[in-house]
Parts: sequence; structure tokens; C-alpha cells
Amino acid sequence: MEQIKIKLPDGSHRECAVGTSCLEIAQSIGAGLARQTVAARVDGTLCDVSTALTDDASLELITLDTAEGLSVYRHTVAHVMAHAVKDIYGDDVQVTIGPAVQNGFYYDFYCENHVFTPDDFAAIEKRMQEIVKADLPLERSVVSSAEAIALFKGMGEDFKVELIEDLNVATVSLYREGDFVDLCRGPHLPSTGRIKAFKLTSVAGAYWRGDEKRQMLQRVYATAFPDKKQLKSHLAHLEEARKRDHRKLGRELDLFSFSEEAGAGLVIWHPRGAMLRTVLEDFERREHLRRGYDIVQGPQILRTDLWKTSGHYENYRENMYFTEVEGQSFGIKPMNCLAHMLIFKSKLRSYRDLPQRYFELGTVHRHEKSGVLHGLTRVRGFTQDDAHILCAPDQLDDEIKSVLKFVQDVMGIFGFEFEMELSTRPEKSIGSDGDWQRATNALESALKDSGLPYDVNAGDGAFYGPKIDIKLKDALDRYWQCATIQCDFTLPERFDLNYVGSDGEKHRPVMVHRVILGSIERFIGILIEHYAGSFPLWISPVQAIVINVTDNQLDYAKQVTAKLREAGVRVQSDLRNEKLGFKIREAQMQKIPYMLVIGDKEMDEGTLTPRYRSGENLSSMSTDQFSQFVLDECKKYN
RNA sequence: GCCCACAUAGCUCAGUAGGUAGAGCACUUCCUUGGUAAGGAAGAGGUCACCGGUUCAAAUCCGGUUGUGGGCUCCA
Repeated sequence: MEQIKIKLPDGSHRECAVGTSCLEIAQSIGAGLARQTVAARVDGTLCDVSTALTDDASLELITLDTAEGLSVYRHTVAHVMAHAVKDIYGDDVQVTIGPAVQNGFYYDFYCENHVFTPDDFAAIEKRMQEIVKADLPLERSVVSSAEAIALFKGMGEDFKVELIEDLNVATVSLYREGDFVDLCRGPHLPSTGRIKAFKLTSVAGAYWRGDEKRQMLQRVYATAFPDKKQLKSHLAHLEEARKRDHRKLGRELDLFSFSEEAGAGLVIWHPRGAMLRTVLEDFERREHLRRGYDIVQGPQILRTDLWKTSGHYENYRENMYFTEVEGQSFGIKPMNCLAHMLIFKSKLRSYRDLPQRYFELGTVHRHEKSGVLHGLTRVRGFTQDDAHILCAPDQLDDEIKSVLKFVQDVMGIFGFEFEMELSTRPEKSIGSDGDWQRATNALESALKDSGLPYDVNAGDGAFYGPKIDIKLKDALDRYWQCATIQCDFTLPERFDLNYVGSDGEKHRPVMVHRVILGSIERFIGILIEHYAGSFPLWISPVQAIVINVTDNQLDYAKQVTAKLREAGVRVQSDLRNEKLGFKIREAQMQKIPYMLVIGDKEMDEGTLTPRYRSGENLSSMSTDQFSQFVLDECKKYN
């Protein structure tokens, strides 16, 4: 029999007979590997493990412990879910698409007669179990598009027909398991019996092909794992996320609220939340001054004509709030850059004055669509730590580098890791090739300089310039877009900004928009979940609470509280006529870092005994010692 | 904005053949003076989100509005 030569990723080669399947190669290497293998890549093309090798080729076996392998696994479970739904609801339901996603998979169904609810999950899961138990093989076949269209038309699957028509290819592949057949590129597990653990999680609406003008489908979300243990730990992870939900903690810790009367998406900061903000804002002001920024402040409203000049009126009017007084129309600012440009324009600028770095904790209002609002992370009124750097083109490089360093420093302080993305020139854009090149180079060289990995999103930049987006990773491994650095060639042009160069001629400055935390509201939302409400001492709105054991120490406890407050410690007291254990419990639930216990012993010694929220008791110390300790701790971040 | 669901005391939630409301915690008062995650008793607290409709009668059924949740689309 004719032999072929298969190259493996480690560089080694194997000889085998023509027609040997990928799975057989895996088996020849080891039974364990074969059990783990869910797909293969032959000469760079992903395929089923059953694929027969007909020629010399390179082969990579895709195992379940890789992200790709897990995706294949989940994709097969998605088919099983669609299969189960078709079995139960029959022709009432049309199947559409069902891909694997971040933590599981979904399948979109079209159905007019039935609205899926979590009450349906048990029945669907039960049917899925039966399909898994039947261990049906997934059989791949390749047919002409015309044949496939005829097949799906016959089944009344109009969405599949549309998909095939739009693919506009000669042949398509189908996967069949028992009597269920689905259009699919694959690859898939060899049989349904390989599925070990899955769970339906939620149901939601989704537009057909993501187009809001098209049919609304019913999306069933689910997740699947190689074994029950991993599924269980994933569900526990979700539970932990629920516990940390900033909307829940925001209420429990009395940080903020929303009011139906006031309007959606407008945050009402309670004393503790406002203190948290204040601490962050003070931190930001210090850090910006230290790095050569000037603090500025623009008005909340600006004449509508100005928003027409900037182009915002034309492009983002729908999302702006307007107000009219005495026949004059004003736009409530959705961004802070306009006033900053007016500052630059307020006098003649020399190249010697550059760069100008204007920093503003700027509160903006954007009318976000009602459906997108979410706690603090998506609101209609919020404050950005916004700065605009106006510089000469040859200064761009240094400026971007120092912004990136700034981001790095701040993220380190809060204990966030982050990822970065560079977005380059889109097709529709303004500005000269030279400008784009220079700006993109500046961004790229800063990224390289940082020594951190980054992705490139080619053509994903704003129409007015390239940008770097920074996504921070929180304690639950979720990614959040916060910081962004954007080069802008449009606004300096539109507002005719210029400076006098060393040659005595007028030149156009480049503008860099950048935020570090992004929106204070959003950042606080993320911080709450990142720390699960247990803020580090330096940002805790309440750093310590004085707790007396009995009424006997009432006066002394009041003196201690006053003294600590005087020294600059954010302190409160709980002097209620309650048992110590009860007051400790409440302080614990409020996640206050230090509980300062005062009984007769402390009163006699002139001390207090701090209890850290971990439960650990420190040794007794004087009021001065404690306040010094707190201030020293905070100084590390100042 | 779209799809689905939800809205009862400060909080978490009960309250289905339509007959004007209940628990726990929190709150107030009293008793208790107790050393590290809930001491005891009593009391007060609700136009059942809002507007309209059906009905002898609506927290309950219907429509609308506002808000909230899960998604989709969007995020200058």
C-alpha cells in the first residue's frame, strides 16, 4: 500500500498508509491524545478528526484543552441543542445559526408560536441528554449549493436558504446527526456521545444577522465543558460575579442610586460613593499636575453653532441634549474638547508653547439608547478624566509614549493587567497620508516601547485618526475598555488651530484625545466588582469605624473619633447601645477596613484596638499611631 | 431603539378561580451594659410604579407611560 509522510507540529514525521484518518494518527501516538482530540488541522485547514489523509501533509491535532478545541466541542453541543429544539417544537421553529462564544455557545431560533423561557430549559436539556446518550455520529457531507437550497427549502428552513444563497459558493457542507441535518462548515466532534457537561443559561432577543431592521430571533444561551467539574466551577464563577455586581454592592454599601423620577442613566451619588469619587478625582488631579498637564474647565453648555462647526451636530445630534433660552440654542456637552480648543485659540501660540496639555474632569451628557443603560457602566451623564494634548507633529512620539506610561502606572496602582489594540486608518477617513503615517507610527512605536503585547485592528480607527484602545482585566478575568488614546486631524482643521513655527510660518498642531480611567462612573463600577466592595485602604470611603463596647466609653470614643477626623482619617463611629459582636458584624458587611474597638481597657490606657476586616486584630495603639499608619498607607499612592 | 421578562414596606420576597395586603431584616421605643459576624420585647411603616380601561368590585385582567433585568444593535 502507498505510504504518505505526515509532519507533526514538533517537527517529527510519521509514515502511514494513504487514507489513514487524523484520529488514527492520534491513536498511534497515544490513546490519551486520541481521547482529547476533537478536530485536526491539515496543511492549515481545520477539519474533522475522521478526515482521511491522502497526501503528504502537515497535521496538527486540536485537543479539548485548547480554546479552539473547546470551541469545536461547544459548537457540536449547539447542534445538539438545535436538534433537541427541533425534536420538541418541530416545524414551529426554524433554526438559524449557533456558534460557540466566549463562555459557551448560543443558537438563534425563529419561532412565532412559542416564546422560549427558562421553564423550557429542563425539557430541552432532557432531550439533549437523550441525543448524547444515543451517541449519534456526526456525518459530514458536501453537496452543491443548489442541492442544499432545495433540501432546506423542503424543510421550510428559510434562514438556512438565505445563508446558502448569500454564501454564493459552489458547494456547502452539511452535518447530520440522526435525523437532524444542519448547514455547517464544521468541524465537529465525531459523535454526540463525546459530550459530557452542558447547561442552558438564558434566553434573549437577537436580530437576524445582527441587523436591527430584520427579524427578531430568540437566542438561547448555554454553556458546555469537557467535564462536570469544569461546568460546576464555571457556574460558581458566574455566582461570584453576581455577588460582586456593582449595582447590588452599590446599594448595600450605600454608594449610589438611580431614581425613576430623576430619569434613567443619571447617577445619584450618596455620601460614601461621592467620597470614593472625590478620592479618585483628587488622585487624578495630582497625577496630571505631576505629569505636566494644566487643569482647565469648560462650560456645561455651548452654543449650538459651535457644535455645528465641530461636526458633532451633524453626526451625533441624536445623542445630544439641547436647551433653548431666549431664542438661543445651546448644546449640553457630550465631550470636552471644544472648550479646550477655544483655550488654545484664545491667543497666538508659538512652537515654544507646545505641547499644551489640557486636563479636565469633564462631566458630559449623552443620550444613550434606553436599552443600553447598565448600572454605572453605561450611563447618560458621566465624568471623563479627559485631556487634549495639542502638539507639533514631531512631538507626537514623546507625547504618546508618556500617555502610555501614564496608563501603565495607573493600572498598576489599581492592580489591573491590560491589553492594548491599535486601530489604523479606515477606508473612509480624512487627513493626509503623511499625517496618518506619522500618527500611526507614533502610536505603534509607543506600543513597542512599552514592551507589552498588542493587537492591530487594521482599518478600525476613527475617521479622524488612528487610536490605541486599552482593555483592563479585572479580578474575574473580564475585559473592560477604559483608557483610549486617539490622534485627531479633524478638529484642529475645523477650528483652524495653528501655531507659529521657528520658521515664522503658521503650522497646524495635532490633537491627541486621551482618557486614563475613561469615565469615573464606569471605572468605579469596575473597581467595585474588582475588589468585591472591599476597597484598599487608600480609596475606601470610610477607612475606619470607632466602636465602643459599652456606654461607659462613650465620651472617650467621641474624642477618638474627632481626633482621627481632625488628622485626616475618613472615620465614622458606631456608638449605638448594641453588643460589640453586632456592631462588628455591621461594619464587616459594610466592608470597612478597620474597626477600632474601644472598651474600658483602651479607655484606661488611652489606646484603641484596630481589627482589620480580615478578622485579624492588631495590637492596641494610640490614636496618633493609628492615624499616622493610615496616612502613611495613603501616601504610597500620592 | 428592538425582543422577552419584571415592578408589592428602606432591603429581600410571599400574596392565581378579581372581594382595598403579609413575613424576615432594617427603622423607633423600652429592657439589657454585653470584648470581636445577629440579646429580648413592643411599635410604627404600603394610593401594591404611574395613567387610563373592563367590572358591583382590580395588587390581581387589558392598554399606555416610566423604570429595572437579560440580550441585540449602538458607544463620537
